[in-house]
Amino acid sequence: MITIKDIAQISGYSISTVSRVINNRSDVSEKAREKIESIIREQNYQPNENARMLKQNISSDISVIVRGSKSIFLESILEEVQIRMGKHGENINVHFIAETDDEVATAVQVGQTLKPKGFIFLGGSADHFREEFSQISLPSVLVTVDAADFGYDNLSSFTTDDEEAAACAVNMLLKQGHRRIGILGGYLSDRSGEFEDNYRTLRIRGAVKELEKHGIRFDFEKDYEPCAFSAESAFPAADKLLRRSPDLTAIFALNDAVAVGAIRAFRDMGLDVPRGISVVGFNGVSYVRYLNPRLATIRQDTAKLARKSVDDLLLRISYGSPAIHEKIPYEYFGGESTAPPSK
Amino acid sequence: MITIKDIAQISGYSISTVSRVINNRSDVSEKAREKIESIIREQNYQPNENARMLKQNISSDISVIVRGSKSIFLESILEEVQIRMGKHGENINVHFIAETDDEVATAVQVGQTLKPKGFIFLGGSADHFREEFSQISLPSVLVTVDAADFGYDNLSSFTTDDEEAAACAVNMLLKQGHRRIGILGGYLSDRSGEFEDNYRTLRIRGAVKELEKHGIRFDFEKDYEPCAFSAESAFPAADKLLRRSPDLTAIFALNDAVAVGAIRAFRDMGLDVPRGISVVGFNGVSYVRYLNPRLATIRQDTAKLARKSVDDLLLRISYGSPAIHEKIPYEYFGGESTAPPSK
DNA sequence: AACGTTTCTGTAAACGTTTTCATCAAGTAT
DNA sequence: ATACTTGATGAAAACGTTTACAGAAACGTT
Repeated sequence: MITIKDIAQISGYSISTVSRVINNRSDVSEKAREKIESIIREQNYQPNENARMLKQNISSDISVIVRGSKSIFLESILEEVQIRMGKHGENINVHFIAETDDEVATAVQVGQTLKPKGFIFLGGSADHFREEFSQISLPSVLVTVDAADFGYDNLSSFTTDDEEAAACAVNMLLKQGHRRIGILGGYLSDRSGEFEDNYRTLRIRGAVKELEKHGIRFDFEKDYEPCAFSAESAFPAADKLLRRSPDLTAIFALNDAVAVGAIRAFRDMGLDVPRGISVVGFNGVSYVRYLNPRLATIRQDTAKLARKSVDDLLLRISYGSPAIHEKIPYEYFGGESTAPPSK
Repeated sequence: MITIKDIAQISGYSISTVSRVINNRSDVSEKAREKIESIIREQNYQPNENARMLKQNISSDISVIVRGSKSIFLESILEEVQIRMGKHGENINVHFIAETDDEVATAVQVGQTLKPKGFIFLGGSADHFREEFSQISLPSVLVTVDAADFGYDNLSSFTTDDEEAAACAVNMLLKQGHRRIGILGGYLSDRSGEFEDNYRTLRIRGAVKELEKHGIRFDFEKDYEPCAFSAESAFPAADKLLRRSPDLTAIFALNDAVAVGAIRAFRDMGLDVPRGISVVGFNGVSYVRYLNPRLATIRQDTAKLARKSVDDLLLRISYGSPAIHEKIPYEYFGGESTAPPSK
């Protein structure tokens, strides 16, 4: 194995000078720099990461903490994050934790062992963050939950305005004349009676508010049915919801997988979509426009979300730029899964 | 920060003895071990990974190299790998590389900088491996490509028998009476005229062989159309294929996303699936049974594939067990997207 | 000519481990 | 008693870097 020592020997300079070249220090003569650089290239020398990290007491990794997972939405953000980090030559390590785990506690622990230079939180919940994030001093990005008013200057956040987007989706249904609209997906927390997860809360809140704005009071008991964010879970839930409230003419599904499961359930009940009932999804995963019927949904730009998050984090790591909070735009994608109510 | 030195001081033992305890060496007295262990716990001491790695000249990471990506199939395997590694307390770093890159070359480079203790290759191609894998001496697993006859004793492989599974899918179509069957997806390599990617080759080969077994000669010029493994890419390709060969009564799509895109394209041409044309997919991603029509497909157990791969790699890293090559079973999932031909 | 700057370079300590080797005590066989 | 083995322990070197500090050389200023 070839080390800094070898480079020093070959070049005739000392180890420190070589180190200075490696780290792009300014106090090296042009002559030395050029010579050493050429030798490094020609010997294909790679500084030993472990030694650097040991000395500097940080790793060069970035830790990504994914909470909940198993949703195409998060997966696709994660993939973008990984790709983009790779492009920057950064290494990331990913930690999946269960829906019920505390991501901040995990981060503290990871920070202790792995000493990453930053964190990206995917699919976190506002609950944990607000209180406990103060334990983390590294540059971090919270993707999916708005942390603008948390008051931490080392925490950026990138989100779509779920509340507004949900309102938009419901508004489209209202415009078509629907008045009996059900909501499907997410779940209520055991403890607080609040919605467990921030962006679920937001979507539901946005939808309910929009309904109220149009003089419709939403009856959670009757017209809401919780389920996990998958087609499998939505399938029975959709069935249950419609049997309880057969007069619903439209369903707002909290994500696309839920919409897919719901549509299947309705068809199995002998109900055509959209003629029998309208369905609108959320998230715009890539295949929705090829489904039958094409699913109406809110499209979020996951690539952009990921890109902004990564770029912001790296910038803040390198230059200590201040944390920012940004909303990524969404758009309503009109499909064929909605139509004016027939009942 | 609390170090091994501190533990030594507190316990009254020397650094070496503490190190021995940490590494579970046998030459430590029970008394010393217990005392030191209790102090480690109570001080919540975590050995510095960087120092260990520096000394031992390896990292504790495992590198996963994903080639091609962007397919739900690989994504779902990757996710399983990540989860399972996490459960074992292992750290992984993931490297995405382009379809056209050489994964072995990447691995060599990664090995030099990151010094992982093992590799997992996802979505690799047989071409590169057979020749160049000898450069890699670390325990490795090749997922998706069968390496049984490559002759490397540090390379395990886990695959589904794509060739057999494809034959099975096509056989189902044949049984229903189809004789004019098209194939959609994958692409031919520029250089060799061979199929670039091993498992694409296998699927196509399996399909073609099955046809020939029934006395049908497959005309690549007319009845095959290449495309990437996404609905977006399959949509125009399916259209093109059917316009060129309008007498096809069934399509074997090389994966489910391709099938989804194809079905959409056929419907847009005014052709009902399955009454106008049958479509069978491959891979069995989770939502296919909720699509309309439910997609007939080959279901592969990605969770099992990932689990076996991870377990095998860890076993081999720890105990130097010999490399193995295993086929994960598949099953045909009959949907509603096929029917006897009407023409 | 003496001094102060600036620019470049080298020496050596330090980072937190693992591991080789030596030491010492205690036990066992002569 | 003596020699040999065994088991437990510690001292110190080593892993490949970074960096504080000191020194040397080159130059400009008085």
